[in-house]
Amino acid sequence: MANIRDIARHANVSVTTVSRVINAHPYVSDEKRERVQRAMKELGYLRNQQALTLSTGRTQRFVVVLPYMDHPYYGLFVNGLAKAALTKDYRLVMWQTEYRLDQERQALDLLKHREVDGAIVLSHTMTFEEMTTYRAYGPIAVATVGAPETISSVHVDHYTAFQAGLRVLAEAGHEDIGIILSRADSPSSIARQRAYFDEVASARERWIFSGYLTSEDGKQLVSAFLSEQERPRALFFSSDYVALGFLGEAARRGLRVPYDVAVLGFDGHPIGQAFGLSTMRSPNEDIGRALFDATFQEMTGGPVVQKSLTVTHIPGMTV
Amino acid sequence: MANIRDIARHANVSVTTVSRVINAHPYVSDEKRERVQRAMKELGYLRNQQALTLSTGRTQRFVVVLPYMDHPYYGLFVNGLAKAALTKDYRLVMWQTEYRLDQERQALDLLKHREVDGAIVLSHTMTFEEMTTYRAYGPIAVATVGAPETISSVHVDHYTAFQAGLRVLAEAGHEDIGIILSRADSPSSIARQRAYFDEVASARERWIFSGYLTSEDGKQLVSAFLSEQERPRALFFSSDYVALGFLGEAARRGLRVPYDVAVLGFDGHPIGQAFGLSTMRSPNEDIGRALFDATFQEMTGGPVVQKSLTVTHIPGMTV
DNA sequence: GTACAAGCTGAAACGCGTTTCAGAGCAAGC
DNA sequence: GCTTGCTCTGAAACGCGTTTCAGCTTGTAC
Repeated sequence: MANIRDIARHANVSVTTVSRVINAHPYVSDEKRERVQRAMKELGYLRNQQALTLSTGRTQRFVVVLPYMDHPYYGLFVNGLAKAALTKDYRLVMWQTEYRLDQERQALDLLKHREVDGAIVLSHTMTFEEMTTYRAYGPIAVATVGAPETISSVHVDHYTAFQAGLRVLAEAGHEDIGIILSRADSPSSIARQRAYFDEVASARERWIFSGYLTSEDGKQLVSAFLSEQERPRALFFSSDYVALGFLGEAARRGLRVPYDVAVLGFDGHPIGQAFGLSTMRSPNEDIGRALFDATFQEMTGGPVVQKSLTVTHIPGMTV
Repeated sequence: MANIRDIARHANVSVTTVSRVINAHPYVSDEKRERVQRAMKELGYLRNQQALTLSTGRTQRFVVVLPYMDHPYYGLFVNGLAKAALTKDYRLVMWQTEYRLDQERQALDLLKHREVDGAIVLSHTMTFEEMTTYRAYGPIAVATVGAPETISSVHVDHYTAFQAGLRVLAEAGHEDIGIILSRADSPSSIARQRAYFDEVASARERWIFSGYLTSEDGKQLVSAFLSEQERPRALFFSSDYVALGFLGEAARRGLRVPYDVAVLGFDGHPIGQAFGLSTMRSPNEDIGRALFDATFQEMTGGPVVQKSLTVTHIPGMTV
């Protein structure tokens, strides 16, 4: 627990000199540098990160705000973030919100209290208007569309992405298409619904299945689907996990994919491949990486960045 | 950016009094308390967490060390950790190691530099001997077996757990059993191999498939399996994800489960259910919660805890 | 011989909240 | 009347690394 002053005393130099040695400042004579280094070794000096943080005002930490840490949908984002953070010697404080507004606020309060240098928000229920009030306390980057110009954003445009997916289904000859959403009122779900009505002639409210978030939900969907009078011939999911849950249960119930119903996933999680799931791959790892970089750069005076990435179709056997 | 001294000046009291108001200390007259509160409101005071941290010596943070943040196997652990952390107003700093020793060391160095109050290690390649050298800097809790008595541990005993799984297969009439491991030399894999040789009469080296970590690996395994001359009639996996990857590909290649080969998973991830996967459920969320509690309690002077939890069989259609 | 730059050094201030300690005022107990 | 104890208050020290600024020495340029 020796501190910098102990070292200074032991080496018979000033604390400034010790600090200079630690930070490899050139203006230290070889002799004193050596004395300091010896003292540090002898006393087992370890720099106190808390003091450093208070002194410099930089925490080397970002908070990552996301609804569920164990939802595989966020896995690739987080992976990209983690990799980027490592290269810049940054730490990630994970904050699980479960879509609760108070939790989102608590997470962004870390910014206010200087507990983190910036915030990366993967999904949120908070309005951008409210989010903007936190902007004065540090950079914020989101993975969603519609951010105001003060907030960095790297995302896929879910309207275009969904449009692309619907066209894949159309090209495969499907006209009667249903869509599966997570929360109906999230910005991305709203964009998806718009794309659905714009793109699909036979689109109808009854074929929008919303509230499906997990693979378990996907399993349940089979019953909901089978109980429909008029069924769509193809389903476009907004998560591979939900799609897989559906596939598994469908097989058990004798529903043949893609003959009875085609299935198109969304996100491109590796496990989809094992089951031959057709999907629209979203470059989530790239997004994670770019979100980190945006936040980092903005912190060092860089501009707000807003980037929109595109999805690509990964063919499988379910369409 | 007003600080406590600005408030004191504004309210015409000492900084001590301001601090007392902030911390709800009783010995403050109503009049001064009000003056201070008014000053805080007027100047928009926000407590600086960094200063608090330096002053109290407590960071309110634990580092969570795990190989891959996006590997679903760790999802439930992390979920349990996050929930417990929330109740104690603690933050989790996630550290992804990719099983690299230098990364594990860097993570535990946070402890040395007082950047976190404790460490929770979900998986590690570091020896317990080395880990013990970090113990002086704060509490450590691991999710693995074999920890020395200075290190808290909440885990499933993989020997017993694997034994239980092998008996499930035996009871279903399987004699020729193969096992699938992640890294062959990890402590849990070693325990699993021991259980395998102890429990299965026809056990053989060739039927130990190791190096299978992801669903993609599980998919690959089908080829490896099919190219065996003498094939086992049942496979016991050590991860549901790998098992699912196998199931998906097996179906595509016309390998019928469980007629041609039975499949038993391990961990109990929800998505397994959708595919009717038989599995041994590991109480990972409970473990996460308990690991947090152990670390927290130890920090406040509590004892080291070592707990072993058991797995339960979840029947499915693949055995 | 003078000026200016570069190398080296350390005292003091800074970031900011908490805690200790000393002291004043006042009421209750004997 | 005196002791004891509680309420209230603030100065100063503490946690600890960085940065600014002033000052000294030595070297180089003209």
